[in-house]
Amino acid sequence: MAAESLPPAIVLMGPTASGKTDLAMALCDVLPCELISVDSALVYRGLDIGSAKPEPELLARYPHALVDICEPSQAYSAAQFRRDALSEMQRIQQAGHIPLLVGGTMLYFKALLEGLAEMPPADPAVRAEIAGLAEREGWPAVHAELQQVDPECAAGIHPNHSQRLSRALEVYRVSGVTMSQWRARQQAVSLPWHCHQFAIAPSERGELHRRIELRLRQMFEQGFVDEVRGLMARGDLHEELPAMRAVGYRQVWQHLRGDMDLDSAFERALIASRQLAKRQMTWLRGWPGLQWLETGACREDQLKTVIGAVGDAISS
RNA sequence: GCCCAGAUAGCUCAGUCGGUAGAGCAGUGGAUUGAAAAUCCUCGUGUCGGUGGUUCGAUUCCGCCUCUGGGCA
Repeated sequence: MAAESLPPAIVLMGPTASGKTDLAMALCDVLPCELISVDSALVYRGLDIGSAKPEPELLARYPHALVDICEPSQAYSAAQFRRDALSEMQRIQQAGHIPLLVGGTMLYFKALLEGLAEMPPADPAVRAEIAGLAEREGWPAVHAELQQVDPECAAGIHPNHSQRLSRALEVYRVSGVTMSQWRARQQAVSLPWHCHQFAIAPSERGELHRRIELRLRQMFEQGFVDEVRGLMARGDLHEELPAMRAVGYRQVWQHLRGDMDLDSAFERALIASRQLAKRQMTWLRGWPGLQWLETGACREDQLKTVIGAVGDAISS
């Protein structure tokens, strides 16, 4: 089936603080779209101010699928995202609307668009075992063990790369099948949508840095520290959880625990945000098939660009 | 005003028993298959505060000057 004959979907990616949510909501005013959030922090309930989640009034007016769907005490995942997003896309299409996927978690976009190999899910007990081995003997020892069972996979992972080593060894220990073998069985997927892909960012890095700082300052003024204090007081969260490792949450948590003063936490959170944006830009620079939009450019022109790409599919 | 301690990478500092210097952080580029706002890798020439002196050679030793801390008046 040729891509052109498939129903349209819009994909809008961008680094943090690039203005992608505002643009997505503006698109909803001019196209029959429904929003799906592609964001590994917005999925968590209770992460509001620091995750730059749109205000409740905005969420009511522009409903976002995949926001507030997971407790911060749980771990969400790329594979879960793919299942959830596909189901939302179908629902939206059946309603006669266009799915508009917007966010900054590039691994989620990649998992959705290209698929993931079938593999066993995370196993906390096995992860703990591997972490113990790493603590006793170091990550290179974990790498050496992976080398024994799955040399092909080990060759592609740096001996210090804790997370990817852990996952690769975990997959083998849980299933008895190596990650390389799982991946070899993976088949190419193509979604039953024609995804028009856009990226938005300022043309100058310095401008993005200024936007990031301004927004972080606003978060602190709006009570971000109290939000984290509340999360801490729940008692069921700890700093190793994915939700509490999110940019800003980690640093404020450390401040509340007494590790640093408030100014330092702000500074460290600012640095972490910039570094996040840099990594997001690295994904986007090499991303095939993107149409670029500029943060701060004329909103009318941005909308025209998107409508121009998607318009034919709508009118027919 | 006097005494002491500093002045080296964007920041915090190490160091050179005299042969023009290197860490951490920041920043940059990259990787990315159930944690991804995560995790990991790459990249370091800077009038070594200024100016005289000693020396084959001074960022290093000595003098003076400037500035910054701290102390004494």
